[in-house]
Amino acid sequence: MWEEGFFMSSVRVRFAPSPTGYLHVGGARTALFNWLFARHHSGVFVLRIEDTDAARSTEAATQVILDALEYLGLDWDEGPGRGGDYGPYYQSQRLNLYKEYAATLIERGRAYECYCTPEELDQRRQEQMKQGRDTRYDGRCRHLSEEERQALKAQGRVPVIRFASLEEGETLVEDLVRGTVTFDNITQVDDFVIFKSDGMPTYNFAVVVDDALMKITHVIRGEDHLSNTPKQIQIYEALGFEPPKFAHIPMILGPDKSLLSKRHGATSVTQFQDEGYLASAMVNYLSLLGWGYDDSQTIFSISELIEKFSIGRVSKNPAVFDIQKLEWMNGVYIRELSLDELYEAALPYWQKAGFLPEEVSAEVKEYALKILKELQTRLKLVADAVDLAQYFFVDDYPYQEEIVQKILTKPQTEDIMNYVHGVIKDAPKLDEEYLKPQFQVGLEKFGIKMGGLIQPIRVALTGTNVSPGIYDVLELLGKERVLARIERTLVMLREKELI
RNA sequence: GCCCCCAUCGUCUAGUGGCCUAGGACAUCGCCCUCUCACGGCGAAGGCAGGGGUUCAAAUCCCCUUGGGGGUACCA
Repeated sequence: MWEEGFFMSSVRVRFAPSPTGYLHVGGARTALFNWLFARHHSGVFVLRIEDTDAARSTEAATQVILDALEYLGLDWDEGPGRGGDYGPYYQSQRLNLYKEYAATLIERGRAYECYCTPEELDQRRQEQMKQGRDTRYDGRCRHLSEEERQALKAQGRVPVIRFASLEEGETLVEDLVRGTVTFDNITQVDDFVIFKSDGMPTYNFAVVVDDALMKITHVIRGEDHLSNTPKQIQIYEALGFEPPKFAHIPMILGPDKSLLSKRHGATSVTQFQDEGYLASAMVNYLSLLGWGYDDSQTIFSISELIEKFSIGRVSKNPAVFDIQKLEWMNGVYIRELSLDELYEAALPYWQKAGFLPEEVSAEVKEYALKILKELQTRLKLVADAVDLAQYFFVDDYPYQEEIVQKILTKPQTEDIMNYVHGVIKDAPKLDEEYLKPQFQVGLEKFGIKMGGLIQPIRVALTGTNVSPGIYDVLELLGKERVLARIERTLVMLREKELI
């Protein structure tokens, strides 16, 4: 019915965030869908900043959003820092345009000044609600005479400008994901405000002027905008613009099915970035929120996403944000990284933790790479590399109390430690090939299984009972540190009178 | 209050009238691998919200109910 192929190469979409200081994952998902749609159709992806709320909008707040988009790899073709033929791309710099089109509307009798105060409006609204009617502006300022206007103005009232909406019929929204949605003009589209008394345009008006002037062909946005769409369509028509195609994508919910918000935990892209989520995983996960390809694939590369994405496959129902699945997916992408890539990702975390210096020598990097090789299958977040690798970098690693109690308090502990200490001391090299047979000799001597020997050693060397394979740990640590750690552990155990 | 949207395993989804005794993924549970934890492999449990129609045949189409979400601003 709606063949996307028809719009090949002429597609223009946009993402229009307001600079709130952070990019919500819902916004990121909207940006992603727009971006994928543009790239799929070899179209143009426009970034427009909706900063009409001067109080909230700062340059820094805008930069955070640009940074988040760059982290995700969602590059824009027109917009801040990139220019384009349809600028400016900041709404705050387009005020004259909005005024111009509002004036046009007034000339055509499709907009008028309204002197009702917010208090009066609110009171009437309450009354309507009480009576079980639709809440809408009653149109009382629509046909004011010049004298009446002057009289109202004389009272000190500052007018807003309202749109003179259609007073009959229906407005149809042809939505690419929902089909035709019908709104009754009389009850659903009232004479809404297009210019506030502070001289700024409202969202519903500015968005139409901008999208029309920027030649946007497809408006892909959250479902929360569906109800406002008939208002916007009426403005398009009153201004003589052809409305774009609309696609309202489902909302993103928290585990309790309410709109995903800060109280559900991390919702800002920057936060996920800081916690060590890979952009590839974020993008892949976000792509699956409200979109699916077939009955089996969940892992998609960026190029596959671009190739396979289509609005027709966007689902209609809201999606719950599942952090566990995101974590799993991040692990998948971490495992796909080359060791060098993983190193680049982990380096800042290790530097911040004080494990590595600003300048890393080739030798130390070699060591770090070996550690990463062992850690790779164990990481969910890159940030996990700090906790999981601590004992590889510091010698005064902490001992986990309960683990020590559980594993190092057996009667043979001291003998086992001494035995291993001896083996290590005499070992020509610390690899499995040499050590395993030596350990096996000990097993017979103590009448235990391999785990009975390895676990105490693991706790002694790492302070925990979780680590990569023991021979890898031994080899990485090297003879000197291994011996010192066994001695250190023995001292600790004696001090605490555990042996 | 009024209007709009939505409804398949706990979660994301495949399914567009017969291919469905409903498929996959995450999570959960069990087994295998094994020196711990991961990774990996195998397997299990788990769903068409309810009720009416239409049809030879419905998860798929229609209606109602229920549930969830959104909108209803001089926010965006």
